[in-house]
Amino acid sequence: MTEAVARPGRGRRPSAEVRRDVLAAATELLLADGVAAVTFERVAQAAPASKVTLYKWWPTPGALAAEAYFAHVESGLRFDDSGDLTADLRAQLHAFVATLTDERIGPVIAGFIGAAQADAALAEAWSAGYSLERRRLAVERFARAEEAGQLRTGLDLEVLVDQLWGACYHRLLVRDQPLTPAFADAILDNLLRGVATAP
Amino acid sequence: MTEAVARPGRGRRPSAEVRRDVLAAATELLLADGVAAVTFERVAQAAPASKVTLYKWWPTPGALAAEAYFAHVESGLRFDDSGDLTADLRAQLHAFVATLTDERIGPVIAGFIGAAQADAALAEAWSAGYSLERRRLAVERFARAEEAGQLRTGLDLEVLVDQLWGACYHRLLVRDQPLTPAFADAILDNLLRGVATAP
DNA sequence: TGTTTATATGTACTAGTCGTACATAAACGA
DNA sequence: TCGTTTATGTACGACTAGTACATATAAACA
Repeated sequence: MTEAVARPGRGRRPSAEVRRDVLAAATELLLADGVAAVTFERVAQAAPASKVTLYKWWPTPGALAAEAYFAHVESGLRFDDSGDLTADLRAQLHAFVATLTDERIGPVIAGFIGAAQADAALAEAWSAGYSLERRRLAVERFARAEEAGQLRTGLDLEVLVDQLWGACYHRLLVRDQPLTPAFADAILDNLLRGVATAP
Repeated sequence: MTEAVARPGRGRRPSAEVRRDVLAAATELLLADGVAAVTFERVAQAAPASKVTLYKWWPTPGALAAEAYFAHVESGLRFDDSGDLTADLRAQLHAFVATLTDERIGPVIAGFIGAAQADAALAEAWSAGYSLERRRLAVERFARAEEAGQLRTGLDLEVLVDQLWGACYHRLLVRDQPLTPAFADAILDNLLRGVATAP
């Protein structure tokens, strides 16, 4: 795609048009070759756009890649509440594992979190555009479960997110053990019921 | 440090000497400026050693950085068994949180896991030289607890590692929530006792 | 409608890095 | 002692992050 319509060349192009072309080119590079492939050089060449323009709009290639990704996946974010906490969490975690193990999307997400360790602008973009919102939805669901008496009171609900979704991220990022639906079931069962024998 | 003793120049140096100098230079760069600072160019200049030599011994700068790090920290790996599972885990997790939040070491570990997402040789080195061994020690401690009747039977003990240490890594890598000793206590209590109300 | 301003553009740099090729010289092993 | 191994210096080419400068045009304003 990215048909580079022959243009006169020099001078100003409509901002919206440039933005659209740049994000499209970045998305293509991202999905084809991963986060590392999204460089200002390559995006500028593919868009086509001037490298100087990219530097003005995005602080780092990582931040551009993140915005392109968010615009591409376009949310569809849902956390259903059927009243059955276990079933709802199970559905969410299975969908999450399916996403992380998708051979197209999994490496992209791992790449983002990885690159964010050396790119503060990307880390900020990832939190603002991805992780914080997902965390919020989960915590809200936990809060309703707490009100319904399905969770112990006095828990820090944020912590539960790290023990479920965080555990999945761990298997994604450090690949010592497989990330499977069975793993999702196990972490859920462990956390809800506890693993210690009654004292 | 890294006194570059004036040498005749060209020709072969003793392998052990070169290795030592290279690892020392890599360690210095690593601790001073992070994983990203460990490039073959800079290490070769600081060691001093030839870039070609580095390429022969290490597949990527990340793999060199990992070996330098392992040689530097030199283990001291312990997982005490006092018979009290909760106390032992609490001690381990508090020490782990202290390590991850250490302003010198935390960024290094995050940098390694981050860089490993784009460097298969580093990922392999990290598993072989760091994460697998720690995982094994934890699982062994869990197995003894299971034998002692402190854990439910039939658990996948590997999963527990992800719900405890993995949860900490999650807070290290995606900094949406603080990583504190209180967090360590919370994940431990949640997992051992369970968070659901009795059915 | 005409003018100004904001901004995208092409070109051309500097500096750093990866990865490799080639010939040479010193350490190592037999 | 002598041949082999291996580290060395030098020099490439390709890619990337950033930046400087002059120029042309879209967008906004009079």
